[in-house]
Amino acid sequence: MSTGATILHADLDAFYASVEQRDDPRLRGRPVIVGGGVVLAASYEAKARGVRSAMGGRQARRLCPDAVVVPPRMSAYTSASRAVFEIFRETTPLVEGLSIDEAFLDVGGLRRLVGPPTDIAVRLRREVRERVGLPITVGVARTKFLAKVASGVAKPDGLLVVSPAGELAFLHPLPVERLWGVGPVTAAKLRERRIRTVGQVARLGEATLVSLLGAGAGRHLHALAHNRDPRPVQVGRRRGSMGAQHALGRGPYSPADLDAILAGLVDRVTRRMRAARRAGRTITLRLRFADYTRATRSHTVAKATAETIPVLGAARALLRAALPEIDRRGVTLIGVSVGNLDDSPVQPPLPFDRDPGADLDAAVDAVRDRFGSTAVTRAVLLGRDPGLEMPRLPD
DNA sequence: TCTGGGGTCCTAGGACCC
DNA sequence: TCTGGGGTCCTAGGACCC
Repeated sequence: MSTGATILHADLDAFYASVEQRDDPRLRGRPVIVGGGVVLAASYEAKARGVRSAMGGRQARRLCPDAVVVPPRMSAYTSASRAVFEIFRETTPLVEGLSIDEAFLDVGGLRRLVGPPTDIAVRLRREVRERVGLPITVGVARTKFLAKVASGVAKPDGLLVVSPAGELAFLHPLPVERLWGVGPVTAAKLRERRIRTVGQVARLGEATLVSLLGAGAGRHLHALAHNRDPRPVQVGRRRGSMGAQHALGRGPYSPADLDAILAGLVDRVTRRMRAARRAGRTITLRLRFADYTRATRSHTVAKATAETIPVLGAARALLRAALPEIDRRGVTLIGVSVGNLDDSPVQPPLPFDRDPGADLDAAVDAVRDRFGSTAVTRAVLLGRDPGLEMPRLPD
């Protein structure tokens, strides 16, 4: 039995930064940081100097003063991602996308037709390099989990095959932080017990792990440490929620400011929902306070919708209820998401001109025409454009 | 190190139903 | 006077991922 299901985890390296280096030869070989206020992506030259994604821009520049900082070009990343996923789907129909830059591919059934997984992985990396011009790392293993760990170890621009016979020998010496699903909190709990490697986790016993981490996380981690991961590659998974959020600078913000920001966020989310032909029932207001603690408030409506006005109505009621707390604690982020998205594969299109949110859409377009796409966010969100009629907070 | 924007999954209590 | 068991949905919080 040499052909178990065999899984590739393909992961583009420093994706946004690599696209920038591809498109501007002057950036090649140099440390590149994408994003300004916060690092969205860092090239490996920048990572070598300690720059990490999600790091504050000031700190990143201190660590790496000669880095080239470029603003993100989302449309370039989206089209690069499409091109790479096309190569994935040419390789096998069994593709499960995880994010804009990574996916699982089940190539277990291709052995007799195309060749062994290692050959497929080599060819895939070459295709992506030649046709899209980007470096990609591939991990190959019998399970999703192991393939993902393998690509993490092999980065950047690498290929690592974990043979079925060598799985535990590969897994057990690794530090626990390498495990998919072990973050800072779990790692700290384990470190308290002097547990640093996957092998040490495997010797713990499920009951101990459950008492340490809770039932779900404990059982999950126990299974992974023993290399049990039966999850199949799933094609055509759909998002369960869509959201938008906006970090706020120093306040104070009046209720009307917050309401205008909320309206802008709702508009953004519902536009994307309509474009994707999705509708949802649960509206969630996301808040971050001045002390960086977070809270959510949600409300579920009876009928799924992607229209601006009903979603805004629900979001606004949640905001109104939260105003006293915002007043006490200060607010540094507002977000809106719509969950419980319809699972029906065909969502009837919502004609734009019959959309009750059309007036708001038109207002946003008008401001965009006048201010350009970067200014539009602040102008619309803050309702500072005198010609724009922003909805008012009821009561 | 003063921390963006987009998501996923899990837990737990309470309401409600049979 | 004491007091079932199972299931689903909703809300809120938290850990984690890229």
